[in-house]
Amino acid sequence: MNPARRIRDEIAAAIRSGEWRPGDRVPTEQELAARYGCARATVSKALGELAASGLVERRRKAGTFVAHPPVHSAVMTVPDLAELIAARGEAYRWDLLLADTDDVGEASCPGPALRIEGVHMAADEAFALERRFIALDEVPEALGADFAAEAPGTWLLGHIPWTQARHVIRAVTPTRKEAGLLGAGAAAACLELDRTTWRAGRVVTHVRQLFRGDRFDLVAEFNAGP
Amino acid sequence: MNPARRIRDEIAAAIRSGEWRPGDRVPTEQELAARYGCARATVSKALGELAASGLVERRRKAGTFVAHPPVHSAVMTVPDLAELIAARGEAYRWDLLLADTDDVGEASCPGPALRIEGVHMAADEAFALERRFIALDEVPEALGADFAAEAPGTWLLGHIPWTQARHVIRAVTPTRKEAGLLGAGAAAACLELDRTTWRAGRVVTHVRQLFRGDRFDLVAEFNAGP
DNA sequence: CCTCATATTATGTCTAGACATAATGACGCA
DNA sequence: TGCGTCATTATGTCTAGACATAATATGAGG
Repeated sequence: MNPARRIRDEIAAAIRSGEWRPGDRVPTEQELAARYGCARATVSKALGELAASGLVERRRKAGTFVAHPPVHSAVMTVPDLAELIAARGEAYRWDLLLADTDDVGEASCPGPALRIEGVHMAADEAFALERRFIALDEVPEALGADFAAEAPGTWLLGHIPWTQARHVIRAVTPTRKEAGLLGAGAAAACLELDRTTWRAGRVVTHVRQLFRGDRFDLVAEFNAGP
Repeated sequence: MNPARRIRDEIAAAIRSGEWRPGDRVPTEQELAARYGCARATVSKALGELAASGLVERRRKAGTFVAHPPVHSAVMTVPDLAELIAARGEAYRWDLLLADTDDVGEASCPGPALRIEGVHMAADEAFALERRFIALDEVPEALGADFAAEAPGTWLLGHIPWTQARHVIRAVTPTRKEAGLLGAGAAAACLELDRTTWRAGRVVTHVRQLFRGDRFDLVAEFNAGP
């Protein structure tokens, strides 16, 4: 086993097991180098990785300490709906309801935009409603895309490189129209997912998705360390 | 500026701006070392950090490539309710409804457990319902804690070191009893947050929190890179 | 044309040493 | 006692070189 990996994993295990508690002092690089019989740079790399993953905190002169866990954070994965539905073994379909560039005055997506509305279908039943704005200044190719054939999210995935995003999740009661589109049992509670996507500080797209509460839930996980 | 940091930041900027697209080849360590006038180890460290943050992908012999963005992932922060309510400028209070160790047969939290139910209050109105199980094998000190004075989540934060967690978020319609506890406007839609927490592979606690949909939403952000 | 062995190559890891930097604690002075 | 200064110390960063490793590309043989 690599010395660096071994040091990293042994310290991570000691922290995760609770043996070393938040605030505890980690031995100095010199001590660890002597203990493991390797160069200080190797220890430094191992501790650097632990620090990058948030498990320890390093302060010059003071030393290295077991970090205090983040209050509560977790990595949420928002799956591509086509994949999610396919993974359930149901047939996926995207039904376009509306696509225009007129009258699109959306605060969350300034400038000329394309508005698209449609329904994600699973096994011929509505799974989610979607209303999306695409900034035409950022993605002019969107005008040439066929959003009747392909859901705009799927299309964008292949056309937009690295972006930043902000998701807001809330529970809402659907309007009568929304309830009608989502199907009979939808009157109850729906999960609303609002996602705004930026590239280089400018909004690329904004999407609001509405899910039937009884058919969809989001999962987020937190696993500390490397 | 540090050479390593500079290389890292310049490459990250090129990727985030879209100049270098997913799949593009990044120059070899040797080329970058020559270009920046530094040792290969320095370039290697910079690229290693970019790889750790997911922005590039490295393959032996093949080289380094701009990574394909994750389908959709984001870091969700679940704030401590006491802090969240205080940040809104409202008075926070925890009302304990029930705490017992009998009849606690919860699949998500096997073994002897402590069951706690209560309400998080903001400005004398119900903000969230909470039902929690604490595994007594893992946290025996919980028996000695005063959960009338302090919310169990807050107490646990100070007593449990590093853990893993899994959150499930869904929209639900509250039962009549729940709607009554949450207040008048609650009949509509509620956000349910189910969190299971492990340490060293064993469940430490399981909590279900129910929020009024019109009063609470979750935020998750994704920012690629270092 | 296909398959398998081999050479090449880019990353992965490590060393020993050097100098930089920042924070701490001790010391001396008022 | 209080305060400023300075030496100490642990981390931060870098270098030049070495060897390991794995995956690709190449070429030989079938």
